[in-house]
Amino acid sequence: MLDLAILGLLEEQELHGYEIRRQLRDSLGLLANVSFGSLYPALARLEAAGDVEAVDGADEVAPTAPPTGSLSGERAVLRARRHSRPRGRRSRKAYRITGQGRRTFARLLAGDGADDARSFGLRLAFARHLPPPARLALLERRRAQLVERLAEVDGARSEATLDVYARSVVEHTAEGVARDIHWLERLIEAERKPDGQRAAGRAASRRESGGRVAGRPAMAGKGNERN
Amino acid sequence: MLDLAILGLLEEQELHGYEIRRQLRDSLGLLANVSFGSLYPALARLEAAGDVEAVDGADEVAPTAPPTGSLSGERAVLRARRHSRPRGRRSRKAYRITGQGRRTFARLLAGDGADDARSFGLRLAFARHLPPPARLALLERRRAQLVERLAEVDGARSEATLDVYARSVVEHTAEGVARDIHWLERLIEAERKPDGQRAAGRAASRRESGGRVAGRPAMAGKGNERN
DNA sequence: CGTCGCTATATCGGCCCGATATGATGGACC
DNA sequence: GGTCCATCATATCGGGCCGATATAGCGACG
Repeated sequence: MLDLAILGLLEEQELHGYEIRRQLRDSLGLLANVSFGSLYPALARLEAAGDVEAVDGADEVAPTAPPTGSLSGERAVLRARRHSRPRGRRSRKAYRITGQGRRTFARLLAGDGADDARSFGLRLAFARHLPPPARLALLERRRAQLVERLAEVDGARSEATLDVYARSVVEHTAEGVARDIHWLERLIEAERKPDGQRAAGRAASRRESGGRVAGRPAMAGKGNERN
Repeated sequence: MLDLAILGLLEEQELHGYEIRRQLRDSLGLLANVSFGSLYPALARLEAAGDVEAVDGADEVAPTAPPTGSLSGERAVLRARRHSRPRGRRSRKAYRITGQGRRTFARLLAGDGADDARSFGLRLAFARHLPPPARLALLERRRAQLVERLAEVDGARSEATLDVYARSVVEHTAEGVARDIHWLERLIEAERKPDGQRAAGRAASRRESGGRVAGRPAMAGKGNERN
């Protein structure tokens, strides 16, 4: 699971461990808050397997530092002259993905394996690396799994005798799954109609203020699935 | 995390491992789908710690494992038990919670520790074993955690450049957290108004008659171990 | 008569996490 | 100017959970 995230980030640039964690936390947010206790072993694992290789580049550009060109820049230059290591706190180990690593990434991304919420979220977050049919398959596979699990629970839910608290937890969880299914179905529908912007589209998706999520008026509360 | 679930179920009746898993899956549903690979080690752990004890027999007061000292003797006992229970199955090992186990359960339930979604759901599902102030504290603690995490993410979300898929995942996850917060606030409100007030402190659990677990029915006074 | 399916317990390897240690650097405080 | 703290950065360790697998008893199906 971590392997997928790491390789996905390294697909675009070489990074060191600390920065991988930062990007995962900042951009993927709540989905992937990875701990160092799993990150560094995962990197060592991937390196041993030949999916990534360490590059001793202390000179790669810091990805989140926009060139403001002001005092900090000059100070950085001075520090570089003195210590011959720009922005380097401690010795960093940057990693680069290998050819084999790219194949591993593709395999993990399309993997048929069981996906929990985390794994699926990660796969979908990297879905731009998938060919469109595989994207659709990923979405529909996940939807089928959720539908099945929800059906199982709905069967048992009617006969169980639970107190207020347990019932609230169960209901809330089930509603969450139903909401996930709804979300997946919207994604599937959007995926089926070719919209013009896709493939490389990082420039196309920038200005998308028409917002599907932020200010949605009312969510068609048709299904009152409380039994 | 599993310890809480196991002790919570054993608070009401003695059960064997397979049945614990069944009840967890059927009643708690999507929240707690526990695997055997963690359940049986957890039971062994709890037994070694003295929080539960094994009762052999599962429906009668069969003397617990007479230490004859010879393996053949114990095998004979097993064979005899098999003959007395001709209905299918394999030899089962039922567990009963101990007094120390009840204290452990109370400690885990009110535990200040960090709670992820699973742990919190489990705690809330057993919230009837908590005194009302602790219930409220549990809800508000969780709510505060979610609010904080959502705020962190909302800050980083505005500046990140993500493609359509990653953005959709992040938005959906954030909405899920917002929905959880909403749910918690409804629960907090419901908890604050005393309304019917059917269960101030003691009569919260109604169990059907015939429970042999109630060996000592005279639970006079407040059995609430304060944390 | 084999084998499938269900109940039931148990172990193993692997992954992930939280806690902790270590080390280097720079800014804040006084 | 020295001390303390925060941040960046890598790494290890113990422990918990999971999926896969092994074992075992028994009823039912064909």
